[in-house]
Amino acid sequence: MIRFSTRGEYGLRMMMDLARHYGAGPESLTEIARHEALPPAYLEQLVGGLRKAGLVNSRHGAHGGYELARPPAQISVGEVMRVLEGPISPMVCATEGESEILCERQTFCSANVVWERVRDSVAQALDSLTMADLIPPRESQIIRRDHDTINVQAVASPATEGRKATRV
Amino acid sequence: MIRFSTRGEYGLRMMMDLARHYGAGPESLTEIARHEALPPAYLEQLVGGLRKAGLVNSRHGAHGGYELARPPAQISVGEVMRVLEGPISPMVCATEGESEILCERQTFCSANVVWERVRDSVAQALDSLTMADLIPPRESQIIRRDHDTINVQAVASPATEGRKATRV
DNA sequence: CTAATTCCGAGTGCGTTAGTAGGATATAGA
DNA sequence: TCTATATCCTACTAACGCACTCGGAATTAG
Repeated sequence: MIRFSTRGEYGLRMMMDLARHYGAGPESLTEIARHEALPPAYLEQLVGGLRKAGLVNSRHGAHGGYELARPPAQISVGEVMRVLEGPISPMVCATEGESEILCERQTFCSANVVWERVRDSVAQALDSLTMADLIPPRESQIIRRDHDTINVQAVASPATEGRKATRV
Repeated sequence: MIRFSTRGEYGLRMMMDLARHYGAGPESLTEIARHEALPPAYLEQLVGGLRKAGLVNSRHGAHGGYELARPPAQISVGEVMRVLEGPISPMVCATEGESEILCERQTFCSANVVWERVRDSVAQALDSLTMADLIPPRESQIIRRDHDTINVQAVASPATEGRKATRV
């Protein structure tokens, strides 16, 4: 129940790839698609929306490609997901940003509080993460411990907990 | 994005109707459907699952119908929604109760923490509400204020906030 | 006996999802 | 200038899931 579509998944993974590549010039769709093993033509569709939303910049022609418009720490996951999947809306009558009454029962329908709660907690979950939280910090890729090389994901997870407030 | 289907909506509204009727004997599907303005034949499908899950009891034949198997305060919204819509799973690779690896990227895919966060916060939102929180308390229906009769929904909303801890 | 019910499985139309296909435009490097 | 590599844009489509409906069997109160 209550599942994201592949738009959100693929799109977020694409953004993560761009975040890892941030600062190193534009990255082409072909590269991204190969890194993430995703259909390039489909990603093209998704990246169009991200560009229009001002989350990525593009460069035409040979050696062109895409790059994040802002540093990873200044792009929240919520922002990305809203562009890819639209407003958070566990039920039509509880859509983010919509004030219109769509159902004549809405005013007295107590089920509404359920959808609103879910909506707000999903929003909270997504808005409290930035792209930077999702990618392994640069340093960690060369850090070693006494017994073994640290694997990237082991470092990344705690980082998502101990993050500071976003100031976008 | 991330929307519940009508199964969840209709099913929950049906349960709410049963909760309001709790203690007054079985209620037939025809009645429920009329109260909530929902297609009876579709509700039939949904109530089947709720019965198998032990959330409602049924009585065959004339003057038969359905009733909650437990008092409203002892049925959480999460329990109801999981029966109607399946396990909470914003993404296949982050399904409640599933430990199986479905994607070879799962172990190192940092997008996973996003889906898990969303999953857990949805679960929290649903599990912290009981059916009793969704229906206006009995007393309120006869309470009057100095200027006017209190309407039921006005009483119901604050009640959902000031609830005590569930002990299921 | 009859009317009102639950119970069960199969079937169906429609909208959304997850893509593909094709072509126009822009740019770096030879 | 030419070519290869890109973005950009719109249209198309196959498959799937959702939201139901339908028909009929079994059960029970009056």
